[in-house]
Parts: sequence; structure tokens; C-alpha cells
Amino acid sequence: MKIATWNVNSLKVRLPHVLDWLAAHQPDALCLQELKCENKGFPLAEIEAAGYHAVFNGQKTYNGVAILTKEPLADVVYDIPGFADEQKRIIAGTLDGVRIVCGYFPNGQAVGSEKFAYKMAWLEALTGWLKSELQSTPKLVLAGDYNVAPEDRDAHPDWKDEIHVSVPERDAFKALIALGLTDAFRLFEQPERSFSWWDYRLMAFRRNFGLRIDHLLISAPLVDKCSACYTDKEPRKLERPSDHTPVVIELA
DNA sequence: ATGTCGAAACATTTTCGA
Repeated sequence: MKIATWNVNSLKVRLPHVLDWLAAHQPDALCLQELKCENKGFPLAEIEAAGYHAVFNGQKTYNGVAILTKEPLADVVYDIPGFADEQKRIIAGTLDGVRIVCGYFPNGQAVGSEKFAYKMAWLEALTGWLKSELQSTPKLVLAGDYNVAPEDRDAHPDWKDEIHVSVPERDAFKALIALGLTDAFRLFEQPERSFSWWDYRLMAFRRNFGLRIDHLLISAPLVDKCSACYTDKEPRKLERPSDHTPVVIELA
């Protein structure tokens, strides 16, 4: 089973890239973030024409998540149960016994800001919910844009902002790991300075001035089954790219 | 210019968020 995650920064703008990528890579599931479109504007016909089912949780202008799958998902959940939130950041479903959770984690803006407090509260709610999800579905993949670079090697050494690399954010990431999850990317040898996001400004992609903030965490029963995890930088080189690249895992 | 991008609206330019 091949599962990928990709923050597309507007599904409307990026739809041609997404359709091309689906055709070329044939993932069993593709988790998308930052749709920036309402459910009524979701391009379902185009995605179905490409041979995919879709579940989606969108809103106007901001946020929005979806999971595209070759086979239909079961037990779909929208938003974190019990966490009151206007922002559409979570969708989950089960595919062949694997619980796939797709998340667009809050950005947080700046350490200490109101948005940072929201980010931390959201992360705590997510962690609490996943604890119970793991009890009912031990095979689980948490895919998405975490907006956290978990270790120093996941950020360009010249990254000066605290946001995405601060201690509280990294502690929240560790709390997810402590649920029994593993960062699939680090199961394998990776090139130095492997990132998944580069700012549009300052020629950041060309300079490889980026962060690794898009992740696939997998639960213990999936670790031995995981045969590969990699980023695909090709879409970042296209005209009008998303600022994020897809990250992929392959499960035997 | 915090040097780009995408969306929205008191809209052909400005604002907000990222």
C-alpha cells in the first residue's frame, strides 16, 4: 500500500499537478492539506475521472483537508471529536484495516502568540484523540503538514525563527511519538538537508532553504511492513508549484 | 519591501495568512 501526504496550497490552483501526480505515482491514498475551498467547490468530478474516491472537509479561503483513495474509505471522521474548532484540519478513514488520519496542523505564527496557544491546544487534543483511535485501530498512519520540524537536522541551519522548531512544538511532536508512533522517514537513509517545504520568497527552493514539516508517523504494527519513505521534489520544480512537496510511504 | 503566493472583497488594489 502506497500512502502519500501533500499540502497543495489551494486545490483549485494545484489540481493539474495533483492529477498528474496521481497518474504517475498511483498511490492507494493521497492525503491533501490546505485545500482552500468549500466542500461545494471540491473538484470531485475530475478526481473521480482520474479513478479516485474522495472524502473532504473544506472551508472558505483557509485550511481544508481531503483523502483521495483508489478504494472507498470506511468509518470517516471529520474534525477532532470533542474539540470545538471552526477550522477544518482533520479528516480520517480506514482503508484495508489501516486507519489513515490526515491533518493540517496549525501554523502557530510566532512563539507566544494567540495562534501559538491554539496550536498547542490543538496538538494536545489531537494526541488525546489518537490515543483512543490506536486502541480501536492499532494500524494507524498520521499523515500531514505538522508545521513542526522535529529535530535540528530537519531545518536549514540558517533558520532563525523559533516557530516550527521551538521546544514546546518539538515536545508536542514527541508526545505523538510516545503514543507508539514512528517517523517513517527516519527508518531509512536520507540525503542530508532533506526538506518538504520551502518558502516562495528569497529563492528558498533553489538554495534548499527549507524545513521538513510534512510527516508520516506510523504505528508499531506497520513499522516492519514499511519498505520505503521518501519526498518527491519534482512537483516543487513545476510552474506555479505548491510550497510543499509530497511525502510517500510504501507498506508491504 | 517581510522581495511570494493564493483568496477575498467596501475589488483593477489592498488585506490577511502562510
